[in-house]
Amino acid sequence: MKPRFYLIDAHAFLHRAYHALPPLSNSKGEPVGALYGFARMLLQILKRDKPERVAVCFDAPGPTFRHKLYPEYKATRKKTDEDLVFQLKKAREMTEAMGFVCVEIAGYEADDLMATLAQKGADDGLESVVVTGDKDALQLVGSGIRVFNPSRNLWMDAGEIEKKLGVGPKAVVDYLSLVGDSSDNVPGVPGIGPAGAAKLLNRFKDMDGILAAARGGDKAIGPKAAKALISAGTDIDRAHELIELKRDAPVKVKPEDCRAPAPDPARLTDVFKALEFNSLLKEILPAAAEDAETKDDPPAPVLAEFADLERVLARAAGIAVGAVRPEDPLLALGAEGKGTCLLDGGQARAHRKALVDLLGGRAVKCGNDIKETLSSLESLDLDLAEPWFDARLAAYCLNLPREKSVAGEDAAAALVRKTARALSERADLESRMKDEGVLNLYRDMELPLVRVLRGMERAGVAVDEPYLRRLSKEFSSAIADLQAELDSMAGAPINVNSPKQLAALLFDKLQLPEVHKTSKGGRSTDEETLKALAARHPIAEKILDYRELAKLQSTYVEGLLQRLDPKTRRVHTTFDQAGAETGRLSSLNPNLQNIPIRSESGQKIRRAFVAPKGCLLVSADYSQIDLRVLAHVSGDAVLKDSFSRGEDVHLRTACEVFHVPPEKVDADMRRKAKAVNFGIVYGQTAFGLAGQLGIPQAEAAAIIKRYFERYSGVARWFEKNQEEAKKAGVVRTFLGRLRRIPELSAKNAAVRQFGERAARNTPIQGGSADIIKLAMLAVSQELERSGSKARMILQIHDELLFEAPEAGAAVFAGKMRKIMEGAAKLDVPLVVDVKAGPNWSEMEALKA
DNA sequence: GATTTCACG
DNA sequence: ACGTACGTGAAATCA
Repeated sequence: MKPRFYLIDAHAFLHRAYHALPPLSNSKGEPVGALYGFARMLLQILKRDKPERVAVCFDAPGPTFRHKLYPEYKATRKKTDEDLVFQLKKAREMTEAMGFVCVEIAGYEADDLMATLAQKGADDGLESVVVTGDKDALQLVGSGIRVFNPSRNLWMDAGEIEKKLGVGPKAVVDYLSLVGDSSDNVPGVPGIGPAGAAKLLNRFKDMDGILAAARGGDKAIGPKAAKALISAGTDIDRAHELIELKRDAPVKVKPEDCRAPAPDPARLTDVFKALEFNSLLKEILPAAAEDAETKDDPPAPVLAEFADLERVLARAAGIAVGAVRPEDPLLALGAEGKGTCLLDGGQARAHRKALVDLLGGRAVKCGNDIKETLSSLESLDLDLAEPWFDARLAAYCLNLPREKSVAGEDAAAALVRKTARALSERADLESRMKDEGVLNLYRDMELPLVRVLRGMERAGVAVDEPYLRRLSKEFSSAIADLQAELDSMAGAPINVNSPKQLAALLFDKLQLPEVHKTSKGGRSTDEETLKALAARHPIAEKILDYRELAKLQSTYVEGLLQRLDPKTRRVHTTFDQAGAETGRLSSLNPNLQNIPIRSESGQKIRRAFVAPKGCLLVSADYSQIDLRVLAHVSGDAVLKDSFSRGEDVHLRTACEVFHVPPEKVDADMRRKAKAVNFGIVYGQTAFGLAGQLGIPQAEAAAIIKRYFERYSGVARWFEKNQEEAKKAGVVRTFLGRLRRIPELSAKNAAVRQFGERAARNTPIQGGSADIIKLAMLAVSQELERSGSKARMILQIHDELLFEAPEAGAAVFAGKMRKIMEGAAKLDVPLVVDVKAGPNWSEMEALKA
C-alpha cells in the first residue's frame, strides 16, 4: 500500500464548523467554537484514517491571481462574521501547535496549494487525498489523487463524480465553466444547466469539441444554446481559468516533509490552555492537562463517604442528587466542593432515615434528569421534594447540545460525574436561561411537568395479555402463509426482511424497473416502490402484505408482550422530555406514541390496550391544533374566520383554492385541499405536493400559488418568520420556546432549505406541544384538587388518554374537554373531541 | 454501528 | 441549481 498524503483545507472547515456549531465561547468571552470544531475534526481524521502524511493548507489574506483576472471574483460573498475572522486569525497558530505542517502562500488559495501538493505527492508515489467538500476539487481526481468529502463521509471516485455531475473527473473543469459557480460569482453560459452541460460534454468530449460543434451548427445543439455558447466566448475561457486549480504554485514544502503531526507539548499546552480546550488537551497529552480547570470541564469528581458528607449536605442550600437503574438502584449525593458519594440499594436502605430528611428537605436538589431520579428513588420507596434544578432540562430549554455519554464509562462513574456537574452548572444555566428568555418556560412549564410525567409512567397502561397472545398466533400463521407464497413466487426462499435480497429479486431476477434510490444510493424497496410495481407483478402486493404483518408482529405484538411489567401486568413507557427539537415529548421503551391505528390489522393491536375492570378509557384530542396555532401566529384573516365559524377547514381551503362554493366541493377537491393544509405546515414544495397527490407539478404549483393568494396572512407570516429566523439563527414558539437552526446560514443550499422548513414548522409544531403541556399541568392540578380516581396515562402529541371510573366517565370527559380547551388563549378557539370505550380501538364519541 | 423500512402525530 | 414535507422510536439486516 502506498503511503497516504492528506491535504486539508483549513478555512473551508473552519467555516463549516462555525456554522454547524452553536456559538461557543471561553470564559474570556472569545469565540472559539469554530476552532474547537476544526481541532476535533483534525483529530478525528488522524484517529480514524491514520494517514502517513498530512499538510493543512490556508488561504492567504488579500487578493489572489483570480481577483486580478476577474475583479468580480467572490464579489457576492457576504462579509465574514467578526467572530469567525477572530478565529481564522488564530487557526494557523493552533494548527501548528498541534504539530501539523501548515502551508500558506500570498496570492494563492488553499485549493491551489492542495492541488499542487497533491500532484507532487502523486508524482512521488504517494496516494494523495484531498479532504474537502468543494466541487472544484473533483477535477483533481485521477491516478494517485483521491478526494474525500468528510461531511458526507464519501470517497469521490470517478463513479461518484459521474453520479453527481453526470461527467467524469477529466471533464469537471469544462463542466463547471459551462454551469458557473454562483458562490464564487463565476457566471456560466446562460441557459445551460447541469443536465445540459453533462449532455454536451458526453456528446462532444470537451469544450473545444462543443464550441466547434456550436460554430459548425451541429444539430445536437439547439439554436439558442449554440448562440449562447458562441457569444459567451471569452467568458468561458475566463471561467475555465478561474475554476482550474493551479498545480504549480510555488510551494516550498515537500510531501516527504509532511510527516503525521507530532505536537510540541509545551506549545500545545500553552495554546490549548489559552483557548480553554482542556478536554481536547487531555486527549492529546493526558499528562499536560492535570492541573487544568475550566467551567466546562470540571476536574474528575471526588468520591466521598456518605458519613463524612452527611452534615455538609444537611446544611447546604443546594445539593447534587442523582439516581439511576430502578431495578438495582444507585444513588449519588454531593455538595459543592466537598465531593460526591455513591450508595447502592443496600447502603441507601441502611441510611434511610438520613436520606428521607435530606431528600425531603428545603435545599435545591440539583440533578441531571430528575424524572429518572424520581423513578429510581421510588424503588427505594423514597421521594425527592421540590425545589429542584434539572440541568438536562435547563440545557434543553436553552436548546444547547449536550455531550453524549462517554464511551466505556460505567453506570456509577457516569452518574457521579453528571450529578456533580449538574450542581456546578446551575448558576450558569439559570443565568443563561434568563438572558435567553426561557426561564419561565423552564420554571413554570417543563419543571412542574416532571412530576406529572413521572406519574403517567408509573401508572402505565393496561394490556389484555391473553388477547395479545392470540393475536400473536394469528399473525404468525398469516406471516408463514405469506412467506410460503412468496418463496414459490420467487422460485427460491427469500428473506423479505432483507432489503438487499429483495432488491436482487425485484430488480435483477424479475427485471422490474427501479423506482427511486435510498438515501445512501441503494435501490429502494420501500412501500412507494412496491405500490408502483404492483401493476407489473403480483409479488409486489404480497410483499406489502408481508411487510405490514411482520412489522405489527415484531414491533407491537412481540414488543409489547416483552415489555409487559410482570408486577403490574401493564406497560410503562418512559417519556423523554428533553429530546425532541420542537418541544414535543417522545415515548420510548416501549414507544406508546406510535401504536397503529390506520390499518385494519393495526386496529387489532390498538384493541389490546384496555381499561381495567370498572373503568373506561377516555381519549381527548385537540382538533386541528397545528392549523389553529398557524392561524394564531400568522393572524391570517381567512384562517381565523374559518376557525371562528367552526367550519371544516379542509372544505374551506378547497373553496378558496379551487374558487368554488362549498356545495361544489367534491371528495377529490377536499382530499387535495387537506394535503395542502398539511403540507403548508411542513414547508412543502410543488414537487412534494405533486408526489403526494400524484398530480403534475404544474398543477401542484398552481394550487400552492392560489393558497398563498387566498391565505395572504399565512404567506406574509412565512416571509417575516423566515427573515427573522435567518437574522437570529433561532426561532421561537409564541410561548417563547427556542430552537436554534444553524442550518439557516449553511452554504449548501439543500442544508439551508432544510433549515428554512424547520424554521417554518417549529413555531407551529412547538406551539402545539406547548399548549398540550399547559393542558397536562392544568389537568393534573384538577385531578389532584378534586381527588379524582381517574388517571392521565398517555400523551400522543395532540391527544391525552385517561383511565376513568365507568360511572362518571362522561362527566369526567366533559371536564377534561373544558380544561384542555382553556389551556391557552389563542385568537381562535381550541376545540377538543372526547371519546370513551372499553379499549383503545372501540371508542365512542361523547357529545359536548 | 449504520442502513433501511415503517409505525405514529 | 440545490433537492424536494416536519417531528419522533424500534426492529431487522449487514458490515
